[in-house]
Amino acid sequence: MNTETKILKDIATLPVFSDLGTKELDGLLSLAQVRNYKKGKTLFRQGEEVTNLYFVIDGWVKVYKGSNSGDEAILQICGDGDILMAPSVFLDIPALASGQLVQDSKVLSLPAAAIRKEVTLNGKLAVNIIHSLSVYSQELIQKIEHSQLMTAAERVGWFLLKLSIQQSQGMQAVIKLPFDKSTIAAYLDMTPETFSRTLKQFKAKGFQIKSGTIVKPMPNALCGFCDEGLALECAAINCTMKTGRKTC
Amino acid sequence: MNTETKILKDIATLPVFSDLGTKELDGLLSLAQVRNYKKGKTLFRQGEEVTNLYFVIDGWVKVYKGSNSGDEAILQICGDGDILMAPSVFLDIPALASGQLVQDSKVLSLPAAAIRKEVTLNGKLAVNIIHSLSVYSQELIQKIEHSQLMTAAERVGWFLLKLSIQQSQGMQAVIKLPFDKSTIAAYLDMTPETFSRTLKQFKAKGFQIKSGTIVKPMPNALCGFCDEGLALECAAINCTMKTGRKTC
DNA sequence: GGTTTTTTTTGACATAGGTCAAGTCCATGA
DNA sequence: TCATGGACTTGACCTATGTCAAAAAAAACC
Repeated sequence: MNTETKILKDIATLPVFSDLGTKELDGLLSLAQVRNYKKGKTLFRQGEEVTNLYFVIDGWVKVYKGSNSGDEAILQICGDGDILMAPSVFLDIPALASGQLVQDSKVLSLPAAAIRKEVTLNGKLAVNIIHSLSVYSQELIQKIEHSQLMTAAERVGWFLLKLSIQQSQGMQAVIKLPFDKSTIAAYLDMTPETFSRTLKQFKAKGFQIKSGTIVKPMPNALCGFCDEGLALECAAINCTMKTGRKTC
Repeated sequence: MNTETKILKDIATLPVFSDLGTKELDGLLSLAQVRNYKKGKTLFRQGEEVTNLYFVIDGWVKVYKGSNSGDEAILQICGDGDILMAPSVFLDIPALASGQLVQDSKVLSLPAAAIRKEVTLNGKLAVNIIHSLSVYSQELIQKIEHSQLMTAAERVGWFLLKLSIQQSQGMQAVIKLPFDKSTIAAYLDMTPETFSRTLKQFKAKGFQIKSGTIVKPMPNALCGFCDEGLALECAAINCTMKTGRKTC
């Protein structure tokens, strides 16, 4: 099996494509294009017509909105398996946000018109898309909640916990920051300065921070930052630690 | 035609139900229940099982998440025609947020299980739901953008402009606040004090503010707060005013 | 390997908006 | 009509986080 075929096979396991007929899936994926892009590459720009639905195969893509004054609000940073631009594709409207790689990444593109059409023909695909959009909405809700209810330190702690869960099946102590600190800071709605000072607070609590790597003093050191959204993932890896605030 | 029948007929014109077969629509709506509730009534609570999909027929319902420290983040305030709880219903998970009326309102409930089932059977309904979720995502994105990129005064200006557009087909000068100022403040992610002080700034610019009514000094006084999201609605009412920042 | 460039950290300082505590206004209801 | 309680406003003050500038550390490049 060549690499291209293997990748398409992996893609077929994504939730959006699950339980589709083989024929329909092959039809869709025959229109798909998989490409590698360099960090910094802009995939699409706010206001432009949306020609593709994108899937991150491997890497990280930030989705953000710029303001007239040059600031930007990062809506999400999509990782492996994430879908980009779904709302714009299905409403057939210009891109609501811009998308730019924050790491070298492998990205799949699917023509917007094709997927719009297929959704009207294939009920199972439509249901899968409803699920994806629902999950996406959940993430946006979480982001609103975080930016309104949590302090900078809480947002950083939550983010580190999320990384920690993603990166280890058993809550190991080492966390690797997947992209620039300034990008993380922007994602967490704070300046790089604030992010840096916040990490210093973690250092004071026993965390070791060296360049892009962070080592927790104890495996459960971040459990105090667990929330509703992460609880499921915590449970999935049999993380039974408790915290003052919540069961993690 | 009695009142109940008339309401159901209105409901049938909602985007989510458009272009459904009469039979399917009647089947769904036969399970629907329309009720009037008083301001302050809690429709559903964060963490509880979701038994219904709700539609606001007439009134206002705030959807919010509470924090452990008692603060709350308002995700949206749903008005006429808006759908509540869609992500939780379609993922079949506990409510992500709580819902409470901020004005006496008429609300339609549709059993969650029924709509989940119908979506798998009726492709057109599924596509409509995809649209609704996409629009919902857009609104959440806008909220994130606002809370990160705009000052308190800008958020208030934007909100007043939105009300102004909703309330007049031709940009009249009078704006009526549809619910408590403290609720508006929370929705705009600020304290009642800040909201009050911000309104005072508007007063200084010629706005007349008396209890829950605001009168603009000029019909286009708020156009500087127009953004991408409102531009469409502005255009729809033939608002051709220009601002320093954007065409409204 | 050393030099340049970019990213991150640190310090000093500024400020938007929050907090707390009185007031004042207004709606409701007797 | 007045009394009462809740909603709103105002003032004084506070604090988390932003801003700006410079140093330090990493990363990229020759």
